[in-house]
Amino acid sequence: MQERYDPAAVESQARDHWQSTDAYSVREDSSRPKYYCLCMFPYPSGRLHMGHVRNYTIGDVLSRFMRKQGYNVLQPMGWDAFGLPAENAAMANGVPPAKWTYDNIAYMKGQLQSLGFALDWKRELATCQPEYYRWNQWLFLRMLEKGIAYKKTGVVNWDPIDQTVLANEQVIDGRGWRTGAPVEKREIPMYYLRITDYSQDLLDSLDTLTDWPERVRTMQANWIGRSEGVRLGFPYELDGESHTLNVFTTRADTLMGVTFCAVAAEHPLATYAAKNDAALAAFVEECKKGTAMEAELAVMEKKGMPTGLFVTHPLSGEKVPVWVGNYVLMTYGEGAVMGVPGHDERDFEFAKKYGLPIRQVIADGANVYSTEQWSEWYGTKSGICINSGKYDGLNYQQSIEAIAADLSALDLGHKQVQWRLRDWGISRQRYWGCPIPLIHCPKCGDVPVPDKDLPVVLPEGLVPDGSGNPLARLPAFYECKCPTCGADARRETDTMDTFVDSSWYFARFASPDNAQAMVDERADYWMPVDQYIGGIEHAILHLLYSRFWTRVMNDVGLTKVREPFKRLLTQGMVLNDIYSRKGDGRVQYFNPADVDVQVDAKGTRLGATLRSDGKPVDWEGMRTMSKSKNNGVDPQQLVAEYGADSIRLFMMFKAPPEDTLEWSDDGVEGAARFMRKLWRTVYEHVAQGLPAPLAGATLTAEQRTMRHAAHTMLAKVTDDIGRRKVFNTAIAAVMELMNTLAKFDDKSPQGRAIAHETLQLVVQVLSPIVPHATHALWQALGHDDSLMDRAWPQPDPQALVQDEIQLVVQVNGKLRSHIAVAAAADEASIREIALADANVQRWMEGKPPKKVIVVKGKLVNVVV
RNA sequence: GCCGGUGUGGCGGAACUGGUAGACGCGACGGACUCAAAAUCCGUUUCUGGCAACAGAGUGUGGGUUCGAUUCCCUCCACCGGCACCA
Repeated sequence: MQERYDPAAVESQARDHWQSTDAYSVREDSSRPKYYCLCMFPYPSGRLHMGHVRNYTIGDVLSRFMRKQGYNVLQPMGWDAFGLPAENAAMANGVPPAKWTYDNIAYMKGQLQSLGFALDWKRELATCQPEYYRWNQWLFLRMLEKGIAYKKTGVVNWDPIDQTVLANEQVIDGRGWRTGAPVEKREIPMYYLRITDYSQDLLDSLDTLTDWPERVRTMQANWIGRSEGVRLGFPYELDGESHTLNVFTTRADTLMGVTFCAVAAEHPLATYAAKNDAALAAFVEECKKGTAMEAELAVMEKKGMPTGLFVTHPLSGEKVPVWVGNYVLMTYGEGAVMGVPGHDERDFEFAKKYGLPIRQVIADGANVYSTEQWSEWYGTKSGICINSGKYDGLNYQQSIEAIAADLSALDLGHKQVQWRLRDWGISRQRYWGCPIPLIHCPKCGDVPVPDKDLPVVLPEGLVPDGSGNPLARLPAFYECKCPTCGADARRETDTMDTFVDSSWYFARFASPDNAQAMVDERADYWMPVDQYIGGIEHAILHLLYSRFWTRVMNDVGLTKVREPFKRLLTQGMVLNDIYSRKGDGRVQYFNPADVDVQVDAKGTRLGATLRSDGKPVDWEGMRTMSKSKNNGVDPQQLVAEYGADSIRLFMMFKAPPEDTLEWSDDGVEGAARFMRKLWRTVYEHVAQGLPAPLAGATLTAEQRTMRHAAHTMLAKVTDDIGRRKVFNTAIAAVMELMNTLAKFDDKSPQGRAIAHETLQLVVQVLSPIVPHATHALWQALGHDDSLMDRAWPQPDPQALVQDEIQLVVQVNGKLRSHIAVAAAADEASIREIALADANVQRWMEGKPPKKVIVVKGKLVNVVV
């Protein structure tokens, strides 16, 4: 064994060993329980960022841990390879997206390997490969056959100068990112998937996902957004014909408080009214031009204009004015709402602004407020109806029932379930994506590409220029014959949303080499994913789409599972400091590695200076690492400097996996320091020769304490990693034990045997986290088997036994004393010892105890 | 705006099921070794008062439940994630 810890040598040696023994390859094996551990696959952006390193370290630790628990562990890796950044890079450098993507994949694969992740590379896939995306196309055709896929118009961001569709990301303050032109909304035909057919199933099944974080389930439930209410109609006459304006409401109890109705700019009634009203037409146009983003819509100033049209209140017969409101969404419900300013905040704001009447129709118990006291009764939900004619006195539930019944009798309404979830639009007017397999024939209409002609291969050499989709300008791609009639036809040039690619890759990892089928029976062995790990930012879209896609695959008989991910861990983001300096009207950002921080005598941050010029820079707090803020850290540089193990140890120790992790160079240095200390401790131990195993002789109190500490650590680490999935406390327990061992200065044969046992336990429990160094240390401790495949150790029950325990004694809830009692002591004797304690007596001041609470193994509280 | 989350020493965090607040690490301070530096080792480190023993306060704010609250309930504040074409 080398005296000095040399991570580079140790790590390449361990990697060579695993590679030569093919340690990462995995096959189906019905004799062992399977464990499928999957990390969200990366977008090949160029280099791994620290978020990836954190994600994959968590997955690797769990994979290696479960392998040592006897599971047949699958941990694959692939590339989410289609997407916008490749097109942006192409525009910037003139390199085709395909080349850029494949080059990035090659580099990043090397990075992943240098970090020592136990990945089965034989299953590697990239979503931009025709062998992969042909199955997107194949299943899309099945969805068309089943009516799950369909065509309708949808709204997109349109850049009028570049004549191109923009992603939300490309819209900055309402303007195109390249042209600066105000972005418009435009309606174009698109393909949609009927995820809404699965609303109830997707919602109900959330209850079965008991190993998902509660917050993710709540977010998904809110996103699906089931609400029970009443759909009702306001009748009106237009050009001598009878119509109804339909709205949905969850507050039918407030129906008698309606003082207006508001419709979306896209609503037919708005279109009709705008025909003869230039001002209204201008307003409708303005609304239509505005953002398509919900977040921006929600904070916009509420604006409206009257249409001059009136509808009839279905129950009171009153005339109700119809307004156009910029806050009404055409995509939710009916594109129209009833306005009850007395009991809805948004309606109230609107009514105040435009002088519409406000009417109270719900009262809070006995309190009846005047209109002037609106703030006191406004928004009341638990109350009874007032000013509502025959419904007066009814509560929330009763009034809704009564009103729904009356509307039903008039054929003007009924109770209905409304969903917030919308169908999934998958058409993208972009080049670097999976082609949608359709052909547009002037005679036959939209004709699916026959299965035998799949895949529709994306030509790889094109370089997009930012104006429109290059596929639409490539006759070799879009010119084709109609598969039905043979006439000249045009191939669809839209590609699929990249969320399609990532909605089923987890199933493909089970049978990545199958050219005949999307998945095969190997998926039945591996699916579902037992542990899925990825960023919380994917809590809704990716996870919901994957759940939907898995259901469709199940419905067409491809797989047996309906839920793809059994257990979910959402890891937090990796943050780093941001330093900037303002000058010449420009903000300049400096990498934290180039900045010196000044602190006071206590270590409080005083300021920071740039190392190169010594002048001050401003600290802007911590954010995720990004190019624009120049606060990135290159994993490769760190691996070269400290070795992969120290980086892995730092990431797992710094914060619990679900929390954000604040990057710190000092923290990495600390992890490296621990690795050196561990190495040195083992070196100094084995340098004196390997001790004989622990014999059955009686141990001293110190020796018993040492063994107790070692086996308590083992039990804690096993629980922390296995059950709680937290690693920082597991590592802390190991560090604590190492501190205890450093003070355990016992060179007797027994003492050395206990030190040996302790070090073996430390090396074994650390092996999932720092696999390279522990691989070498295990050999140094006298073993010739591969630590990676060695079963996880079990604590010795004998070592865990204690004769005497320390209890805390409180008087009136305040800590006043400590007592030592026999581990087996009963409540009465504990009470007696506690009351006899001098400190306790002093604080009782001679008063008799009113109550004595004894919590076994923890504390005694004396109440006087 | 809506939905979800977070808030504990100088800093990251620990306290898992209502039971010793601050484990473990970083930083800082003091010391040892060294010609010196690095590395390493030892000690101190929530705040206030006190030489000390010790006492008091303390987990974003304000309130509540309890023998006992970082933990449960309500209020408010600040920050972070998502909002359907970034992935």
